[in-house]
Amino acid sequence: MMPSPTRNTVAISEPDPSRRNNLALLTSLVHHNGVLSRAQLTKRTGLNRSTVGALIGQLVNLEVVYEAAPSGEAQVGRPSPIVHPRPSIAALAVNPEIDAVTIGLVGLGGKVQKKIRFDTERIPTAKEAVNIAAAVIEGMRSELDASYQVMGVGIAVPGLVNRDDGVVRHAPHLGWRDEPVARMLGEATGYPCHAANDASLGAEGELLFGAGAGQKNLIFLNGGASGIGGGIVADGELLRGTSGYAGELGHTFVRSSGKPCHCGATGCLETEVSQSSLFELAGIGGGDAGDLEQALRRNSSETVDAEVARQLEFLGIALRNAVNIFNPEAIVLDGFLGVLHALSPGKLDSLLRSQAMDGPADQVKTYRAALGSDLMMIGAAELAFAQFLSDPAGALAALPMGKVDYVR
Amino acid sequence: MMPSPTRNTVAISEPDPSRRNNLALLTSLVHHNGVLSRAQLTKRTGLNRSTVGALIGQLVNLEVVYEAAPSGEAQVGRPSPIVHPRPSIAALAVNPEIDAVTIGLVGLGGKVQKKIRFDTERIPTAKEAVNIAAAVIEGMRSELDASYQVMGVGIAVPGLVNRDDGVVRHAPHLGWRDEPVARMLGEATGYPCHAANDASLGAEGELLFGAGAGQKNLIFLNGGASGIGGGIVADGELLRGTSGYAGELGHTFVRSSGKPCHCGATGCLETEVSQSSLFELAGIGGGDAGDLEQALRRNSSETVDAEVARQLEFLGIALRNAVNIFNPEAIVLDGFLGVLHALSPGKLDSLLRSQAMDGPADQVKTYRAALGSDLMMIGAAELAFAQFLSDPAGALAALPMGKVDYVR
DNA sequence: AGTGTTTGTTTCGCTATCCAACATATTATG
DNA sequence: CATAATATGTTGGATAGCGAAACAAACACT
Repeated sequence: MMPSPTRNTVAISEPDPSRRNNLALLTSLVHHNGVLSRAQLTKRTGLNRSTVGALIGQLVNLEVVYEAAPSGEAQVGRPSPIVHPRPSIAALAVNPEIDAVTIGLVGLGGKVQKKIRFDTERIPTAKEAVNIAAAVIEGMRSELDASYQVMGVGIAVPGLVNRDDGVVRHAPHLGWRDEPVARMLGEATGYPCHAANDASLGAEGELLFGAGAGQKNLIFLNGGASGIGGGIVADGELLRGTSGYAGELGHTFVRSSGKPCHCGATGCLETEVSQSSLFELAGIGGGDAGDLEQALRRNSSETVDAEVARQLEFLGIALRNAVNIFNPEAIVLDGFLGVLHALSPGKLDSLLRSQAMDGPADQVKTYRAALGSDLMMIGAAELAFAQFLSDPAGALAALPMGKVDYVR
Repeated sequence: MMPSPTRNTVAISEPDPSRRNNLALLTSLVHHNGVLSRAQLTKRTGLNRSTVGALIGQLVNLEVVYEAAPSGEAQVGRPSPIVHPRPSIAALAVNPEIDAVTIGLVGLGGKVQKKIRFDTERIPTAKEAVNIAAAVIEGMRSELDASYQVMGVGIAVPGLVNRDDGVVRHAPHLGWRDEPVARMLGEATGYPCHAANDASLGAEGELLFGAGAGQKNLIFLNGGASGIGGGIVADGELLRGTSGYAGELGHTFVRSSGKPCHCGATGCLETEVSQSSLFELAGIGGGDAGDLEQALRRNSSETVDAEVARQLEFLGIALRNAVNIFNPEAIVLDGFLGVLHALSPGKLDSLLRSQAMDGPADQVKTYRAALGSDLMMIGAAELAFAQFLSDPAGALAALPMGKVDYVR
């Protein structure tokens, strides 16, 4: 037998890292900005016209994007074709909560194509949540196989999640501990699965597609039935920390001799500021942030105002800390924290101006989250898109024989 | 007149960004790790043997590094030459404080070559500090010109500094407001000058050369006469924020109805934890952290222990917040905070284990700063090295005719 | 209709990398 | 002490990817 003179490793030819980077750059730009002309892309990337042409050509071949006729906008010079992301490149999103598991399908470009909320009678266990998600995904299977290229599944969990291995370290409100949800759902569905903290993903979602679009430094706070979650984007990158647990702003110290928190400390923001008392004052048993806001505006009273003011006071303390530490451009509030902000507009901003330091607080603005109930889907999908966005060609080539129309 | 057919822009030929990146990568590795063999460099960079060979060759030509005989360590195979940073590539460091201005010269590799402390009778104004620094630098001029390639000057200021334009927004303890120190010193010396917050630079220094070496997520806190400064490194990058004001951990809220702070808020860490009461209890009027520690150990008493415990308690609150938010691997304490930590070893760690959340606090360890009085010099120099490290060849070519031994 | 402007397209050359073969310096082995 | 094994520096050639320039196309303006 003749030994092959030179061993042909893995792929036919790995692309240069430079090419990979540029493809990734273009793909991310199109994904996050939605619609850009080729001329705009050359300006944004700083690459040469001809290079962008070649790169876009490759992305068109890979069916990542398509070019459409120039927009009608009157401009001197030859019109530049518009580059659109193909929503058939998609990611699945899963968000377990205490009363439901929501499954979504999000296309490249960040549009939610499909969202299925599965209400549960009881708080789902990790196993139940995975089973529900797997079943719903199985139901969509034929459609997915026929019309989409699914890049993976992202799971947004309200709790501490180790992003590297997808293990839920502790989700107090779900009662989960050390659950390897990413592996579990991966085995159940066959898709690559990743998990992360819900608020961190929310921060990324609002940064890319919502109230924080175009910014670089953002603090996101979500208030829900299961407490207050936080996510922080610094210099365009989500803060992850050593194990991916970063961002727990809900457990900022805001009160001496405050109540004990389930986290083991006392005086946490989450124990002083919660939506249950607001629901009581509003006179409704439950509902979403919109319901709460309406009810509170209807039942306006001194008691309500006082409670809103009290909660904003504590929120202000946590936020001034965060502003001093991060010097952000934007603070984005979701859930009942967004309601608090909306009920007393300007209050938080004036608290920050008076209490935070001059420099760090200069430029900060407070926003209400813009993506509503789509946020978790978009954020979780971003997690699943991550690998694809960092190497589009490679990720598609590694796809389990989706549509391979070339001879090997 | 004949118009030149093709306009020759700037440099003779700009190198490919890829080459620039690789040169920068190698230079940073050698600078931060000090001594590495060529074989180690190929492994660390992932580049090809021959490529690293060519790159090192260029760096040797540029006199950025030199190769020395292989270390005596017995290894199978051909020995690999050791690559050393040339300390003649240097940066100047300036650190104004309330009672002195310190000027230093730091070589590539992070070794402090020279340090001159200029004591002042009064708190220096910005103008005075700049004059002092300029005069001292002028004194070293001939030596600098003869034996060094100075890449610039870094100024470490205890206060809010806009890193982009080098303007000190507010340095409360120095009494400075809106002082463009970088521009001022730049005009006085002719060197490119940059300024940043002292604690941020301290964080970078300890990360690269001190107690946090090799880590990716680190919180640095320095306690001095002018309060408590903080710097945060997340994912290997110093947190800067929108304007470079990030890191103000000294103004973390730690106490309800606490004393008012000069920053405008109440209950800040800096008002509850300060070194003045410790100096009183120690029975000495002043001195550095070492003096304080010795005196406190000599004068040990219940009163001292109680005060140390009280201060650690508040420090613990600020740190648990920070740990919950950042999920760091290391906390590095300098100045009197390092003394507090050393006097009651394990106290902070146990506070963190009990009060911070399980996940984020898992891996965190508390250290005392390792670089002592060199820290500010090293950190500030790093600021001045930054541009050189990101484009060694370009920075040297742009140097004002240092040693140009080729014909143009 | 002509002119100027902007942008896509094509061709070509250059740069930086990787690969493979060879050379070299050391330890291990008999 | 000689030979083998191993790791690494060195050299020459091949390739990929980008930028520059010249050309072509499509628009607005007059």
